[in-house]
Formats: sequence, structure tokens, C-alpha cells
Amino acid sequence: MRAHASVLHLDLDAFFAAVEQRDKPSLRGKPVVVGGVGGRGVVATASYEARKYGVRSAMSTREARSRCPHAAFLTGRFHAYRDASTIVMGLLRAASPLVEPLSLDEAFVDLEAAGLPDLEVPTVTAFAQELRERVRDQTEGLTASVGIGTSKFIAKVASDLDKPDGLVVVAPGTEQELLRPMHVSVIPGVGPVTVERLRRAGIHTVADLEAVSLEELVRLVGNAHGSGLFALARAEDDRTVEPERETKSVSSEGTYDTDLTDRALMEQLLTRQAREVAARLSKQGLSGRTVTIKVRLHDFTTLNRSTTLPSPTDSGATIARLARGLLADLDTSGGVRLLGVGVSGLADWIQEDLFGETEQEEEPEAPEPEIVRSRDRPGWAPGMDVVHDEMGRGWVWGAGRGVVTVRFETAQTPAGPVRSYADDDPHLHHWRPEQAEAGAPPEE
DNA sequence: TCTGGGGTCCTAGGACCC
DNA sequence: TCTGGGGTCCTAGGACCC
Repeated sequence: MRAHASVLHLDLDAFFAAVEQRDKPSLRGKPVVVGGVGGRGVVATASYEARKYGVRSAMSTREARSRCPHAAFLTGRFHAYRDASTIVMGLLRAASPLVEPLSLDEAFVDLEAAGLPDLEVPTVTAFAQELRERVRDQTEGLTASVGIGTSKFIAKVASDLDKPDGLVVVAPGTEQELLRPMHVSVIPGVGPVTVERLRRAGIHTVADLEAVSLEELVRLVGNAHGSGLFALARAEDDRTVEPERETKSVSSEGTYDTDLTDRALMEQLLTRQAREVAARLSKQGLSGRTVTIKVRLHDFTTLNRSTTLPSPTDSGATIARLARGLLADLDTSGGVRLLGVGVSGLADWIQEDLFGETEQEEEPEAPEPEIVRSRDRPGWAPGMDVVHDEMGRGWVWGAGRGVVTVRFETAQTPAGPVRSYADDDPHLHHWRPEQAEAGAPPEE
């Protein structure tokens, strides 16, 4: 904790939804929900108009629709968010060399490095007001909430106190009187599980927490977490603003609208994800030794399986081969709702190819199950009529993330089976009336 | 059809080494 | 010829954050 309120936390208000409202005037003043729109989507950001109806981040889109059916539900335009974020981070870096972005819409700024005449409350307040105005001007109207305090913790708490479009400076020395009446969940790292553990011990507020011994806290929530809580309950926080943070892992995952049961399809999806991870690794000049797959079963139990190579790789073929091998050891007969691939143990160098000839022989030896993109496909959307070479007529139940799910309901089989395919499965075609006689009947 | 996707950090047990 | 001990690496699971 510093003698002056010199840590600033900036948080763009309802960021994704605000960018949408900025870019589409017809959405201004109306409820907007950005997030997954599929059957298993969740809300990433709700505009303040949508929050009035109880729509919240991380809520399922299904529930958001039932609470606010007239909202605009949007999937999100990440390039637009990235562009806006780049502008804001640029403004912050122009104000101080010490900026730590936490996400696209949040950052800490160290005001000790900003070259202000002093760090007294009126000075940092004026600085922050000007920064907020600059953000609004340069982003064509996005608003930011700002908190300033003697530590990251206090700055972050402060930025939450007057949302949206607010500014709160917590004067040095007043931290504990601010925190004591607050619920323990204001402390970063205290989520639902910790709240419940503390509640059972009769601890609800920061004041309650402050009265608990270090030994007791460690017993309740573990070593690292316990000592962290002990300090934060006293507003003790010496964490510095870190402008450069190393990437520790790169991953790609997907949740599918219907549970997957087809192993060949799962392997195809893992292969695609492995390629995507490999592309992102090499784009960043990274490679890694540990390949992990993540499998969420139908009942939401989540399994991770990993394997570690002797030297780092950024090869999509290698990552895919290992990922498929890891999947082979799992029982997925009950259905899989999520599949993912990640690489960790990263190095910012690629292993020198000391034995180039062996490595080069290996890759063509294990050919990928190639996914062929066909050009005559306009894409799949729910409700489309389709024909599968073996299954016959059906219609699209869900499509996205490389998977199309088809219900084979026909006049003959009104409760027909549901199957999922890769969206470029050569056996799956759009149905057109002129194909009526060409569509093979269902096999069973 | 409750429960995304991209991450970070921590814990705990076993293997292995000196 | 019971059961040391510290350190590191690996694997699996889980809490949490935005």
C-alpha cells in the first residue's frame, strides 16, 4: 500500500454492448445483449437497459431471453472491440508508461510513472477526469469508470463504486473504513465457493474477515488464498503494476449445441482446434511442450488429459496427433458437450532441428484426416432442409463452431434421430426440391 | 437441452534425483 | 531389509477472473 492514491483502474462500461450501440444508432437506449446465441450460449455483456430486466454477464442466453425477450441479441464483433480497446490502451500508455491491461476493457495505470506535479487527491482526480474525457472523444462516445487508490485492490473496488461513467478516488488512510462494511466478495479471488466456506464460518463482511486469525483462514481456504485474504482484509496490497505479462498457455475450445457421440467427429474437431492453436502459437513466435485436451461430458464433469514432449512444438500435426491420442483413453460414450485443446509449458523459441531428417519423415507419415471445404456451400443455419447420403432427409437443428446438428425427422419418422457432423462433411448436402427423388431414404 | 471461451493460479500426489 | 528429506517435474482437478 502506497502513501498516495497513485494506482488507477479503468473499466469501460458494458463494453461490448456499448460498442454495438455506438456503431448502430438504432440500438441506443435499448436493451442489448452480446454473447453466445446458440442453445448453450451465455451472456458476455448486457447493456444497462438490459440489466434493468435482470440480465447479467455469465447468465445463459436462454434465461436472458426469457427475462428480456425484446432485447437485441448479438454474437459480438471482436475486431470492433479490439480496435476500440487498442485506442483506449494507447491513450493510457500515452498518459503513463506503466499500464497493465487485464482484458480488452480493463487496465491498471501507475500514476507514479505519469509525471504529475504531485500525487495529491485533487491532482489525480483532475488527471482522471481528463483521461475519461479523452477516452470518450477518441472512441466516439464510450464511457469509462475509473477508480484511484493506494493499491490495485482499492483502485479496483473504487472503479466499481460509481458505475457507469463514474470516478471515485479513495483518499489515503480511508481504505479500511470503506472496506469493513462490504461483503467479502469484493475481494478479488473470492468467488462463490470461498463465499460459502466463509459464510459457514460466520464470516460475511470484510470486518468479519479482519477478525479471523491467519491460521484459521489458512485452515478454511488453504495456504496461498488464506494469507492473501488475511492481507487484503487489512487493505494490505503491494502488487505492482506489471506492463509485460508473459503468455503461459494457448488454447481453443468449443461447446456444441448437442452432445457429441461420434469419435471420428471428435477427432476432426480436435484436429481443427490443434491447427488453430498452432497458428496462434507461431504467430506469437511461441512453442510449447505440454499438450492438454479438455473434455466436458454430458453431465458437466470436466476431464483434462495432458502429455509433455521432450522439446517444444508449434506444429499443428503434432499437437493434433497427441490430442487425438489423449482422447483415445477416455470413455465418451455418454456424450461430450465441450472439447478443447491447449498448449502450455511455452518457450519463446523453437527447438533447433538437430535431427531434421527424422522429423521431416514423421509428418507426412501421419496424414491428417483432411477437412475439405466445399465451395458450393452457403453455410448451415437452423431450419434448413438437408440430405445425408446415408440418413436421408433431415433439417438443421443447430450449427456453429464447425459442427452442424441434424434432426432426421420426416413424415415416416416424426421422432427421428439427431446426429452431429462436421460442417463440411461430404455426405451432407443442402436439400433442394429437384433432389426430391435423389435423396436416399433413411436406412433404418 | 441451466451452466462460453480465453486465460491465471493453486493444490496434491507420485516419480525421480541427490 | 519397514518407513529420511528436500527439490523439481509431471499430471489432474478446481477456483476464479473478465
